[in-house]
Amino acid sequence: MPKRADLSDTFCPVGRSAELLGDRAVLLILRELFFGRGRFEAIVANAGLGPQLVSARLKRLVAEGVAERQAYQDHPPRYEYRLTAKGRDLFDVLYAMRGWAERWAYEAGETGGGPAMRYIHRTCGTDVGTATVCPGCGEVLRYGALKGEPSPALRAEQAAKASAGHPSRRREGQ
Amino acid sequence: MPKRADLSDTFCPVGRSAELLGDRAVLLILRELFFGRGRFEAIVANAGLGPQLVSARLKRLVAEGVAERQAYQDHPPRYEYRLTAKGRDLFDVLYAMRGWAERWAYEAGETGGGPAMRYIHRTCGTDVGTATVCPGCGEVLRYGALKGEPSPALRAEQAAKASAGHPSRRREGQ
DNA sequence: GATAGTAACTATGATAATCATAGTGACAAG
DNA sequence: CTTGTCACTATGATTATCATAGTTACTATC
Repeated sequence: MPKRADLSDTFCPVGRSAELLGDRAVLLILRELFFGRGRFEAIVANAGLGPQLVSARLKRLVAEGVAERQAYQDHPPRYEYRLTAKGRDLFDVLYAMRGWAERWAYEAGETGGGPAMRYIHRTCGTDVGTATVCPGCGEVLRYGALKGEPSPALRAEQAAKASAGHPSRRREGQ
Repeated sequence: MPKRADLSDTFCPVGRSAELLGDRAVLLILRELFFGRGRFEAIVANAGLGPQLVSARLKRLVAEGVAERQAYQDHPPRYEYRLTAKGRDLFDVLYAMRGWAERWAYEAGETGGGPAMRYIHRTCGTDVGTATVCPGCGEVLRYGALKGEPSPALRAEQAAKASAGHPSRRREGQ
């Protein structure tokens, strides 16, 4: 693509965030970070993206102040990525995306009855469904107060992806 | 780009919506549709995208059931696009994006003091800021109950874009 | 009734982002 | 001293995107 018009100086707030969020890879990487998976290889495996793309997008996320790179050991220097406050504040966006998909993007029964990902309000134990306000206690939902529970099907899919990168980086094509 | 892995059959809801929403053009076109601008030329002008891209994305949005194409006159047949219920339900996502941008994406004073786009709760008249629940009456905010008011700067920007496409499709390069 | 305008697109070629695959450097473990 | 792990970078083929121009069909103006 030729250099597309930059939207980071529009006055429209949707335009500004579209510049960052209007990108499949960014969204998937953010998902991984919200899941607590900050290691490079884990992101590559779970997001299903090439390492080069992940590398480029992580740099962008760090440059934007949405994520930060932190060493978790020296001697082999190893880094992981985590969300900053600015990044954590994107939870509403991802949560809204998940809510929409749960309501519209699955065939009946495809998830085995319930949602693909359940969210439980920690403070009162209620399953919040896709609401923005807890149907049990009426509190406004926020990132820290929610516990995500993937359905069996989703859990299996994640496990398959995570292990696919392990066995000494298999070299059989296909 | 080579054919990237399709995510519409993942079990992860964020992955599924990322397949549609992880695209700058889709987000910008949705913004226009939420603004009530459904005419092709208006979308091209205001979103700042080429007609070919807009054409392709509108087809996708229609195919996904998010938008629909409706004739608003015959004899020259003319069509406009509008959101379906499934599309209108994406409001939460766009609203969350705007909220994040209002909080993080502007330099101090860049918008002239207030937010770039104000939202007023129709039922009680309160300026809701970037909240998901009305700070005035406590009601959960939804698309129909909100009235958007662009700031003077944003309004000027939109007017400039809308008129740029008019004068008989100017042909001076630049 | 010829010219100009409006609206919704489609056609074309240059440019650049993305993918799959392989490779690198630094260290640890067997 | 070979194998393994982790966080990346390098390469080349493929394809989406952009800018620009063209098409079709009808209306409005001169």
